[in-house]
Amino acid sequence: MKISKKDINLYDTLFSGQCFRMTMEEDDSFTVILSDRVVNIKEEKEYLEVDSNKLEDLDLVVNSYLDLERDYDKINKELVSNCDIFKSNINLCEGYKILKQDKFEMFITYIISQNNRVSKIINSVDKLCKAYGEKVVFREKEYYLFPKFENIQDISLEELRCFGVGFRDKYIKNALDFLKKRKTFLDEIDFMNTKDAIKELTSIKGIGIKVASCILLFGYSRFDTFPIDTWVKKFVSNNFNVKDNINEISRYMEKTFGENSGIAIQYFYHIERNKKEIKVYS
DNA sequence: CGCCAGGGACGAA
DNA sequence: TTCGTCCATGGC
Repeated sequence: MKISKKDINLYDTLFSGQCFRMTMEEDDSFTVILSDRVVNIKEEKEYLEVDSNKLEDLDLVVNSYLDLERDYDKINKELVSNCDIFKSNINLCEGYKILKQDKFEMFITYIISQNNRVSKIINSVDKLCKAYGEKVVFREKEYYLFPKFENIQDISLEELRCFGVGFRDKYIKNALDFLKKRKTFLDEIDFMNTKDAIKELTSIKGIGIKVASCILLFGYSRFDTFPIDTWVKKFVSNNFNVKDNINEISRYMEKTFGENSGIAIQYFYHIERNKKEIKVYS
């Protein structure tokens, strides 16, 4: 199936620490595991060639996942006019999109993500999926979808520990217990403003401001949330006259970028990380 | 306030 | 090869 391309950089987008279920294939295409299917995306000159084990609504699913409908040109122009740093760096960020991923998957995955770096997060998530996710065969290879809530709601601490999540095992357990009591919570967030959503999420033990922001940015496309991690801190303290402190950075982001704070901070992250050689995890 | 609590990848030595 | 560092959160 062909999808019109709209200026996306698949590598930058998929290997930027937003998602953890992607592989780069030998033909330079990318295979990603979404909530209900496995999708292969190959960048051709004029379009994206997409294929999946499940073809139903595939164009809609990929369009939503890759955030292809949004006008990133307009956003980028605003960012350049808001902040000098982008005048010389925005070209590095062209084609970078904020993925729209599954809410429940983000909820659990970003609790795990506290653990360590991307490669380790991938390992833990993979183990969880292999143990509890639905098996899917695509192009003669086996994949495992992210588990449904029903299938992991009673998972034990010991088993979580086996997945290499360290002492976050109890945070995950606690988050699952929270959902047991409020089954519609993740859908309720859709109707909350961002401030309230952060307040609710961070009231759950094991979810702090960073993880809450990631869940909202990558699971709900809330561009007015901005995960501040060590890369971002480094970038901000190197480039702006802002104290190396979460509150100071938050104030600066809101003041400077407003509704675009989330994407601005992802661009910071992207620029800072790309100073080093990029690694491919597969 | 500052430290500690898995643990496995990873960079430096 | 070995060894120190990291990662975000909550508890003390």
